[in-house]
Amino acid sequence: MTAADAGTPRERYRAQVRDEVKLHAREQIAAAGASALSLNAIAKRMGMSGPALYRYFANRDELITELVKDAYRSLADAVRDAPEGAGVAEFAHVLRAWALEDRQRYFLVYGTPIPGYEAPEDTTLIASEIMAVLLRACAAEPPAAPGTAAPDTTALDAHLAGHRAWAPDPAVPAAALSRALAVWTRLHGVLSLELSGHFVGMGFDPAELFAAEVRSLTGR
Amino acid sequence: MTAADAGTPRERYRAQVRDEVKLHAREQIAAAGASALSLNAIAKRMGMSGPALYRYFANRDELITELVKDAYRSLADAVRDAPEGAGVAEFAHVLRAWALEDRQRYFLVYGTPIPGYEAPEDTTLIASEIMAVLLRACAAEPPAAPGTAAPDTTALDAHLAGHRAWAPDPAVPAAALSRALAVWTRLHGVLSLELSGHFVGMGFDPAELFAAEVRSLTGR
DNA sequence: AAGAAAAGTGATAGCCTCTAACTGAACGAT
DNA sequence: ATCGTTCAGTTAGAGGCTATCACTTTTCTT
Repeated sequence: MTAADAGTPRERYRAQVRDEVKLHAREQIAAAGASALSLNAIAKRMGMSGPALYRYFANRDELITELVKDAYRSLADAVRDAPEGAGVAEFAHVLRAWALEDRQRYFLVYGTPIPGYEAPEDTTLIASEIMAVLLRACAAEPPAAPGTAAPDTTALDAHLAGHRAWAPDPAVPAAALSRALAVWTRLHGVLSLELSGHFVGMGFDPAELFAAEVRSLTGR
Repeated sequence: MTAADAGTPRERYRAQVRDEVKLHAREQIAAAGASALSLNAIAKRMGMSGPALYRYFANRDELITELVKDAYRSLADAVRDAPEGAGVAEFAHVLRAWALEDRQRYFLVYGTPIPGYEAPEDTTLIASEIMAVLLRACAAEPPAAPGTAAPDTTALDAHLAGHRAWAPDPAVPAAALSRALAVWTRLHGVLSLELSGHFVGMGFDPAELFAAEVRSLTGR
């Protein structure tokens, strides 16, 4: 489960320690945010001295990057493991469940970026994997419900038709692209504000708002 | 402009220094994010020793809180200064312009929160001021364009009708509430992902996506 | 001009990241 | 079985940070 079973005993031990470090890191991040993560504190909690951890992670940034990658991976797994042929509604449900399970993990992926920090290739690859799942869900579903009219995305569709570096597969129609972007941005909009606590004093149930947004995206 | 003109000379001097500190703080945040803000570095850049700044700000958190409050205030001013009777489209335009002007300022308001940090009363007051402007824009505008059908929000409206602690004015119809929430969350969804750089490798123009979202919100 | 209030200082405690030099244990090859 | 290498872990320490304290200097008030 924790990827600590491969090769020589030394490698296994190494992987085990790395996993334990990440475990404590996740706890620390959940408690006080990513900016409060301290290698020193983790080392002490593991019963070893600070510099020892530098055998396992080159620096603090590498540990955080690792956690970001894990978070991405975890989200990609979650949306990919949805039942075959699942649609936008299922995607939304899985996303929300994943986000609520650990809000700091969500922010690791979609939170405020640090200026100058460039996401490594790996994470952008996983990101496009997530996007691929969403695109598949959008393409497989009726582009709009019969009764209700879909929002007019023809102008956007035209633009996307010529700027689809992120979805080069010509089998995916342009309408699916704009739909995927709408799903992504709208769900993120509601989720992000909910997880940030911006709805706290307002009195309504964020789940209702999310559900309404999903309905509007799936054409009721 | 910088609120450094009131009362005794001492108070003026004090306000001036505080403003200068905040100026450097904003620069530092823009360069490396809020988590990299250092009172020490600011002091040195101002030609004084570290502890001197503690005469002006109780601690680092108070400085950041002040910057957050300023950011909120600035956004509230921006949306309030829109021409009288401005609608959702103007609101969206002002919001995007404000966000692009200084992305870190946007994240100060809508970015990843620090667990345990509670926004002071002031900021929530300003937040509701912003919301009031948005509500006014939503209420003043035709609830939906004639041709296109609006998304079905009746279920959400029913919920909001009973949970509108954030908009107790009965003159504002429930439909305006759900519309305001949609505007807020959807614009934030697009803007936040754009500012975070999540669209970077994708090849399309975020402005087009934003414009499409605004069209969909204003019923074309 | 004398006294009070406030601004600024250096010293210091206690965190942190990260490097460097060193010790000790496990491992592979002879 | 032993030797030499490799790797985990240690302490020491440089340099950064927040924040407090005691102290000096400046400035305002009376």
